[in-house]
Amino acid sequence: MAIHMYNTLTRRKEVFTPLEENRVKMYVCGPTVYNYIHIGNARPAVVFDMVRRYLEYKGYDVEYVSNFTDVDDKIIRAAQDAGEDVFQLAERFIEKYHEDTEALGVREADAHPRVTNTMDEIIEFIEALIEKDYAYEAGGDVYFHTKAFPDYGKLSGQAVDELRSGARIEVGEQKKDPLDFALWKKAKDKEIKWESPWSEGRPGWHIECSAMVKKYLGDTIDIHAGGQDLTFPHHENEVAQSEALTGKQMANYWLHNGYIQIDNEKMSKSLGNFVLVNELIEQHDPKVVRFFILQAHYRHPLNFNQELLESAASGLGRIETFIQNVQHRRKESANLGESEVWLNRMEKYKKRFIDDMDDDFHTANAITTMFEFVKEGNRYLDEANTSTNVLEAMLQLFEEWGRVLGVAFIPEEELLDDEVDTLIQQRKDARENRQFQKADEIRDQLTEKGIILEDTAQGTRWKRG
RNA sequence: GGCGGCAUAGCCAAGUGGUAAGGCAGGGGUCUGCAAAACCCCUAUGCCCCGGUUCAAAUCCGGUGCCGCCUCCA
Repeated sequence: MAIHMYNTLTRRKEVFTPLEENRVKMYVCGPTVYNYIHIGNARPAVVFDMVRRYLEYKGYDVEYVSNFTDVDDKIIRAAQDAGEDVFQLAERFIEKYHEDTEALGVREADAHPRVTNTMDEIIEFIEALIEKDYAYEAGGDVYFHTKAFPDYGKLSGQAVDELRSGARIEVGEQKKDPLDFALWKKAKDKEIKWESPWSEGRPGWHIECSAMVKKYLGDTIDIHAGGQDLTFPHHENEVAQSEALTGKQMANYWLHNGYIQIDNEKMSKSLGNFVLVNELIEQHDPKVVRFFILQAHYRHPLNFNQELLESAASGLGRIETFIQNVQHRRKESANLGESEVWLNRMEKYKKRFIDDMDDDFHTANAITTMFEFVKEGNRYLDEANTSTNVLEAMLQLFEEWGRVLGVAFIPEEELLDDEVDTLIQQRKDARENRQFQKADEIRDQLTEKGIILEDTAQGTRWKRG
């Protein structure tokens, strides 16, 4: 089966066909760096990283670009409040973004452009739009003239008249039409600013992405992604700018992730219910947070609270325990040779996982497939005899699944410390002599060191708790 | 008002025309010196409610409720 993905532009699931056969050009709108990222910012980072990984799994060479908005009103305000330099503040939070997302298993993009190092391209872009009469200057500001772009509204599915009735012209703006939006904003007194043909100022929000996409990926890209709230106006405006300039479709597939809610309420500063990633991963394994995000389909709303996260932790633990038990069994049991039945069964699960993922990156169903496999696999582990080939194929399968989902299910195989090894042997001797009190003392001793023992028919296995 | 989404067990969540996946939590059992892990069984005569279409609806249509966007919020 081919990959099907829901395209906001057509409001349908479509078969994915890239521009070039084995190559995918993908752009994901990144954060405005004026604060630590919260769980809601983490969702697009995680789900589109998963999309990238799956495309690679399917054999595509993915070119992945994600920006940082490092100049805008919110950053300027945050810098003023903190008494900090705008550049320093942005730099600080970009570093934090990398730390937090790396913990969540998000791989670095091939390019992470910033507004501040795309300024020339942005200015050129605006000049070209003015030249083509899609934009006009007014009092040092430059606006995009939406009336000049007949397709305006096509991405968000909004009727232009409806939009216009809700739009407003702020005091101090000199737009010809309420729907027009700023490409360049003249600086107020002491604000940070750049030279331009129109005024000393800074770019509007939307133009950066258009300029970056063009600079790094070209006129038309395969996938453009971001949070669902960006559909309008941000992405609509990007489409208008880019397509007005090039006359070509900006992106063939538009992907938008759903919101995360906290206890069924929107996360907002006024409610004070922000959940910051850096605080969250102090209390929980970051892997759990990623697994939690992937347990829902990326377009669906996702509710968050501690209880739900713990539920996800238990589920992930079930998978990890299974893997550890497979590893133990592989070490302890003799090879019985091939097992056609089991190898075939695994092929079926492998295929099912792919079918799940082909269906609009349905990680919720893919994870269900994994759970069902774990159940069957556990039955296999209960059998008196197992085959090394099957056990190794199981580990291989979870290595693949873990790579696609960005969750490492397979722990590094650690060598037993000599000390632990000795103690386990001593306990074994004690048990064989029915000295259970002594055996329990040894187990308690190991428990204190974080080593959990489990006695099975194939010997004692252990894990770090 | 316009656009879009969602309503399924105690909780989370699949399923989008053919008779309710999976996970968490809970109960019972098996295994074990004890434990842990695991396995087996049980937990929605019903998918917000009411109409309609159909041989057949959780799935389609109408209605209702909630939420998001239409404000430089992922």
